Amino acid sequence: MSWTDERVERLTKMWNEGQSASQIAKDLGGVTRNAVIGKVHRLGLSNRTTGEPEPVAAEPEPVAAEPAAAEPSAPEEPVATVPEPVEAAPAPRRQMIVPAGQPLPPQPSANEISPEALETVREVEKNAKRLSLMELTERTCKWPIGDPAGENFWFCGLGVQSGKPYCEAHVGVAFQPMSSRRDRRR
DNA sequence: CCCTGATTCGC
DNA sequence: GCGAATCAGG
Repeated sequence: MSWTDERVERLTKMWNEGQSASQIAKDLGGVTRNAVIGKVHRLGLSNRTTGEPEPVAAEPEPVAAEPAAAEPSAPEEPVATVPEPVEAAPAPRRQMIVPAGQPLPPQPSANEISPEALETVREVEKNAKRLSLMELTERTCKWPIGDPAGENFWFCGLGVQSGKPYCEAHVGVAFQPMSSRRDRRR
């Protein structure tokens, strides 16, 4: 694959939209995220949303002559007066921890969960990996354990069941199809 | 472990 | 110019 105008265009657009290099790579196909990043750099759009001039303070590379002689010049040489305005809000990089509609589960409470499931869950929670929010990925169980308002709060973090947001045990209690539901024939 | 972008350097 | 390998960080 080569960087045709179309592909470069797509790359530029997606990059400016904040897409990650790997996402762009997947979208374009035929390239790896490294290729994308490399191209991004070569194009000079490593960062910035709207072409930020950002004067690269061309350091005139002072001719460090240093003639050792008494230089009668003013002692205060404001050369380092960088027009640094104010560190405005940086890049609005958005990283979705929890991709899409992967609703956090309702804590097992007054739900109709099979006793066995609750049992295994207890077991699982004992050796949960206690991951923090940042450590969650698409492959870690996102089942919350503890009180979100307290300090004793973490996520299960065990390996998930392909695709699902939770580990096997938690999937069991999260997605209770409608088996144990009492027959509508009440 | 999974991911992110940044850099380097042989091709 | 290209991108794999590597680095640095979360």
